[in-house]
Amino acid sequence: MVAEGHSTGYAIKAEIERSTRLFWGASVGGIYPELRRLTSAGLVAVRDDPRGLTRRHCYSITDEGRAALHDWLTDGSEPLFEMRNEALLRLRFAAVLSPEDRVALVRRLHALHAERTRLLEERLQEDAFDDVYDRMTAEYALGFNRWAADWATAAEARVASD
Amino acid sequence: MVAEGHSTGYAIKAEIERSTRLFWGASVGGIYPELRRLTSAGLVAVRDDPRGLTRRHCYSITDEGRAALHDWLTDGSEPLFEMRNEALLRLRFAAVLSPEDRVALVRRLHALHAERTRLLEERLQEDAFDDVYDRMTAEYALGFNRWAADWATAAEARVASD
DNA sequence: GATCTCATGTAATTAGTTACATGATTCG
DNA sequence: CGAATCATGTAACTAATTACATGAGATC
Repeated sequence: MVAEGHSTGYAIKAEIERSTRLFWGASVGGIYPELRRLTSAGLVAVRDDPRGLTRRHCYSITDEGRAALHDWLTDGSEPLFEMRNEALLRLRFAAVLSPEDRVALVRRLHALHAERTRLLEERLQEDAFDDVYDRMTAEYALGFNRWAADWATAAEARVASD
Repeated sequence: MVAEGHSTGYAIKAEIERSTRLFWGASVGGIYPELRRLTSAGLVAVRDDPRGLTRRHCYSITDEGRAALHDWLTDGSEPLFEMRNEALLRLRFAAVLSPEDRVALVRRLHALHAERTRLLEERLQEDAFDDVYDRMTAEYALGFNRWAADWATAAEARVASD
């Protein structure tokens, strides 16, 4: 993100919320220490760039940093994939519930993905998306949430007929 | 899982790998301390049940534990949903890559989901699935991985035509 | 007799969140 | 002048993984 021109910790946090949150989140408490780690590793450079009396660290990528970014993007290692889906975990144990409670469980799963679908549709219509890959990953997120909402609709019918 | 009759830490770990890993994982290092926490909270009970000289703790759920399970399954709180998808995060930054490297990125995303699809198809054909909801969540995982593999196939064509 | 599975645990480490704390600038 | 936004940071905590360590029972 520094390579793209998001030059402050604050800006990076905002960009994560706007762009990658649904498939890779991070919180402020981790970003500032990480920028300092990257600095001491020589992958980014800092410059003090206060706005009036407000201190402000302006980060930019170094040649080494660009090389490291490229290495990460092209290395052959298995990319990490993890999902933590509490609604589905609950469904896994739904056998102990009454039919009504089971349906409620699936409805909540549906509501979650329907809401995210709505938000993403909005964003994809509004935004200009100067970056093709930013748009593409947003479309992935939309596609996934649509699929999951549909799955929940079908599951509701199955769960109700018990 | 204790409520279902998985009575040792070892058995619980095996059941997680078999059943919930793709949407909720856990590792041994966390399971044994958690069982002790649940015991001291009165939600499960332990009994020593050695096999020969091998010590063995046999856990069973208590009435309190059953009540807590029911509360968790029916409470109105927003269920946690988190995804950590490194392949997609890489794609998000694919603008700095050559067309060939971009295609390679999408192919790896495809390979990941295609492999998981294969594994799940196998499991769903073999297994008897005495629990309806265990099967249902496995079908969710299969459906998602199929969808993601298809998405990657479509994305590959888009990325290649640059 | 070797290897695999069953079985339990700890220690060290890593990752990450949440809450707190501060304060200037900008805009209406 | 008040509220929202920009901006940085720390401390405490929670969660979780990985690696290490051990050893018996079962199977081939």
